[in-house]
Amino acid sequence: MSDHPHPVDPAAVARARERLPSRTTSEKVTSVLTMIADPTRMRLLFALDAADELCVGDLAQALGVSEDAASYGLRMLRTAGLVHRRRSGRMVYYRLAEGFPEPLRQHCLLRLAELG
Amino acid sequence: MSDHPHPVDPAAVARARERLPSRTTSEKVTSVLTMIADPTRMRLLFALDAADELCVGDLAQALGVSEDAASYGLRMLRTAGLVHRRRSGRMVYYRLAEGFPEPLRQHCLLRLAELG
DNA sequence: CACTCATCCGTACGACTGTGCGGATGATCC
DNA sequence: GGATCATCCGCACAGTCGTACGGATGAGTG
Repeated sequence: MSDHPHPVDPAAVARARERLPSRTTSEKVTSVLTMIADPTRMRLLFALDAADELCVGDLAQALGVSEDAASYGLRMLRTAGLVHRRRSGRMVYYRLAEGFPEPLRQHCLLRLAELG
Repeated sequence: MSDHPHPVDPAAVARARERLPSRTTSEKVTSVLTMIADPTRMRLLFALDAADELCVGDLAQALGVSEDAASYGLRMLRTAGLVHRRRSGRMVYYRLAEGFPEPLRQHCLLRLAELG
């Protein structure tokens, strides 16, 4: 592959660089997006948004996946700080975290459902 | 792992099921989101949004990645129908596709940059 | 037509991801 | 305290993804 030593259109390159997020910034953003960009996790978030609070078994049943899959997805979302869990006896109830990024919920979850 | 034979909260499960996108629907949505949920591709889209049109070498230089990485990312985005390429002589210029989903651009690209 | 150059393709490889299985944990009930 | 139940964890496995490398393609130039 060529080395492309000199920019073909330096002005456009400069314009792109101005509004370009840094690599670390985009990594932070994409790490959050990656959490949503998975069918199981996305549907977990939809279910929690609709039902407020659900235990793992009910979530698995609502989604039609194994409890392992639901538990794994919830663990990811919890590690990412997107959902919050509450123990009550031997049950564990999940809900969207209070700090759940509003733009993420409104702009990604709700808007993108229209694309389907 | 337990079988969780009966729903603990049937009403909540029903509520979740109502607004729950199907597995195939969410797979369609997440396949688009996956395209954005990668640092290189996300920054490619930002650069194209800012500069309108750029060739591969200039894009690689603006992002500080190899031309292979840029070319690969652009191929993915092109396959997904998110960018469009135009040949002019031996150069290939890329730009956002005309059919680029507006909600995706406004709500994901622009809004999520605020999260960084 | 030979030459150059920007871009692309096929392959191979390492890294990561999601799932299922078996066993552990922690909490309730009697 | 022992039984039971919902949930979690460690492990191993297949599948996917992103990058680097070498070579191919196609368009301009003389």
